[in-house]
Amino acid sequence: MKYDFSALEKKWQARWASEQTFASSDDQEKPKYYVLDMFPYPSGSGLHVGHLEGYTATDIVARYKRCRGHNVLHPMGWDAFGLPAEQFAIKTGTHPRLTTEKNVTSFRETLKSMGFSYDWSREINTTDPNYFKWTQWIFLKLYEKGLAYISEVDVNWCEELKVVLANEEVDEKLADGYTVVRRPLRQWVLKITAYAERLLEELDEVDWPENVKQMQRNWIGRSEGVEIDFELRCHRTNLRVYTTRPDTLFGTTYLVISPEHPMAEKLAIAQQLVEVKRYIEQARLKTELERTGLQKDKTGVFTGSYAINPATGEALPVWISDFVLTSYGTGAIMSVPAHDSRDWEFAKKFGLPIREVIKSPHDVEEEVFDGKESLCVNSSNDEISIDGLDFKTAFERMATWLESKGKGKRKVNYKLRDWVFSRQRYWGEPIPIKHYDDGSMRPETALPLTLPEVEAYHPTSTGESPLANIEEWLYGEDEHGAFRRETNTMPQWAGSCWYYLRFIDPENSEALVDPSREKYWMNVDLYIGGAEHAVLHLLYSRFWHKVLYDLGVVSTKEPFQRLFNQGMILGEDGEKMSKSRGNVIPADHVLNSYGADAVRLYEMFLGPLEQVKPWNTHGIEGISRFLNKVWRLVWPENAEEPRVSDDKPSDTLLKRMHKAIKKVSEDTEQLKFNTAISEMMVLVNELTRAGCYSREAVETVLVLLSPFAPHLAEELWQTLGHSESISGTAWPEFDAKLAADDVVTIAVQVNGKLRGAFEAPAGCSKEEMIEAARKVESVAKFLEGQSIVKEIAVPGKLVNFAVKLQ
RNA sequence: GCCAAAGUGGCGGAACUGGUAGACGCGCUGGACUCAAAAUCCAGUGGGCGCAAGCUCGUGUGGGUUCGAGUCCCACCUUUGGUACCA
Repeated sequence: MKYDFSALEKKWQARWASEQTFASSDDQEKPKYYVLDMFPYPSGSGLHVGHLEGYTATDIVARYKRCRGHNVLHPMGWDAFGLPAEQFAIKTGTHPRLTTEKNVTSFRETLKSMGFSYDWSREINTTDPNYFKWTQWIFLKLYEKGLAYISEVDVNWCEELKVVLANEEVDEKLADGYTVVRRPLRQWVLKITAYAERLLEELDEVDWPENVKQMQRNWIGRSEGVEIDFELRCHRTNLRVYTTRPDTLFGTTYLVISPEHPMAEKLAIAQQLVEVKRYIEQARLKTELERTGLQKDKTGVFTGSYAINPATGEALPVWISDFVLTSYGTGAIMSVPAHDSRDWEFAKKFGLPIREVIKSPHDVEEEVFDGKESLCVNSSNDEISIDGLDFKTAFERMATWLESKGKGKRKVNYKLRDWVFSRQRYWGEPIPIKHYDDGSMRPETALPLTLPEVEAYHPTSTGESPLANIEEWLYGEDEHGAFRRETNTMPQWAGSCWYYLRFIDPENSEALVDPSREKYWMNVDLYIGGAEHAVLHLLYSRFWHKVLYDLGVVSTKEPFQRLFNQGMILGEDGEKMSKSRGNVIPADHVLNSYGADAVRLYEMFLGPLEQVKPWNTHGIEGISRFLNKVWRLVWPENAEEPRVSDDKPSDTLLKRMHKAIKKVSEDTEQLKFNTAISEMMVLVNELTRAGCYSREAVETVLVLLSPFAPHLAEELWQTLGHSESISGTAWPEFDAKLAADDVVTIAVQVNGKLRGAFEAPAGCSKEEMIEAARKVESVAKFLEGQSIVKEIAVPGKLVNFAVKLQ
């Protein structure tokens, strides 16, 4: 019998589907394991081999855990709202629902043909009203808690697309040739900043890659500083600045406020007013990119006003510059040019004084010194001196002094901003809010609030979504009076913020998730996906989860216990796969040529899961050969009947087998699939070479292999007479005694250079090793006539003689 | 600029807490089988010197610690990812 992968795959995929082999039970007696993929956006271009990497990894873990006796939850669904389907609708008039359905069908087929053991009965789709009913429900909870509010926000407005772009989308759109401008717009905003501290602190509780945690920490950007009030000359109000370096207050030589600062125009004295107005206007016209991007050259304008340095009593000029951000701190800063590179540049450009207050290794007129590991100088007045103090002490001393004088207050700031949550699009979850004629707002309680059918998908020219054109949908009346519906929809992130909860209880019409099921399944034990979601998706998701935790909907503080980022698979040219480069390896193509088992195995054999690595189509042939070898363990070349013997494997092979069980188990737990596969190859090579057809050995191979190459394993398992699926078989245990070597090779070095080796029993003592090592012929000649200074023996490893050269 | 990770044969990559560098696979070379090919099997495969035994060099570069360094420390170079005036 020949190994016919395509027939096998069809057969077993059909069997798994009809027998519901991988349906998770809600039997709460068994230990659970929840293993989740970042669910995909079903795009029109289909899946390529890169997409399958993470899915293969989770599937191996899911199958492995089932063999280990766990009740496994391994679901799949679709993050199906989103711009591409909407753009296609605008161009062609095709309803995004149809595009989405078509793409979902194609994605599902590809995933099924990979033999992934998803519980398809739990499939969800974020565009399904039964799903987004609960997305809307969560939004209303946020609204009730005051975590969703309306605000006029300066947004990135794309002229051509008539939509607001996220900051992270701007570059991409500009690269595509669109125009993006800043424009204030009425937006729904979620108060994620209220959770900044918890989002930061509770990172310590999860088992995530350190770099992802670090990225989130940077994104949240907590800083400790002081808000200091500077008295203004000729004005009754104070100017409040935020600084993390109160220790440099004595070195402050001027202040800068942002162009949008409420005091900006008021501070301009008559002679400066025209210039100030012009500067503010110019800043307004610049896009975010122009202001924060590569434009390093500092610009600014003097207001003509002065403020008093509370430490020195000096009058400091107040400037306006767009390098100061309105949305961070107080929108105003104290400039210490000697010890801040931006202030230094600005001071140099506009001829402002530079004063050293931190002992610097060089002249601060020539170069800025922004180190913290030096001591304060020139920093004293009648009341306080911080001269000679280090950063931490000086910080505390100044902060306390300022607070006691009522001139300042310690303050923690975050870079994290509130989350602009509305989009002017059709293809998203409608925001379930009604606006009444009297200006009040009320939630729509009849959920789901579904999308109406529309004729055209273009946004309105005013920037409202196409929903604003559908009068029947838009206007209504209830006991509170006539209302107009909110026309904004939610961003694509919304649906993916909580989908992992719905998999637990996808059909529930009474609740988002049943509490007892939630308690059993949460949290997600292993979450695998691309590193591109390290910040946004994972941060938004954690935010919603914490809100749900406060509401008592979920029982865990964090949603994802263990996170793992798979590395990208590059094209054969070593470049990122992309249509424009023409180096995309479509999944269906390799599936047809080599079969699901070979693709699965090869994806994992390529290298460590977390690493970026190029695809090489030739390499997969080695995997095909391996699978054929496994096949021939049961079906020798040209055999009509399978061959299997009930003899015990030889001692050598038995040892090999137990070593393999150990290595494959340990590597699988640690997601080191490449070395697990290599170990299986070693075992199969030895069995083949020895002509071993022992049932014990072959069945062990099949169970070890079953998470990786499930179709082949199932088929041969059946050939060997089993009627039950191999997926329910218990994972083999290794015998520690057999997995250990009883004869080891000891290397012998002289002065660290390898000179020979000998065989020794495993428990051999150091003295015996040294004795034996001396006698090794190739070693003896190097010891001849030399004086041995030191003898080192590492049990089971090596002996090293340190000799003095004569 | 800053933060993080990584540099090992022709290629993808192995190497436990410092202990025989190159497992496994691709590719390549030679051989067996065959009319021939495919498939399969066997042997070899880091560089240099040597008929050979063997010697010697070798894990980005330069130093260091150690009996012993791919692994630890210092400096540098390169690549990738993240971030970008956050005071």
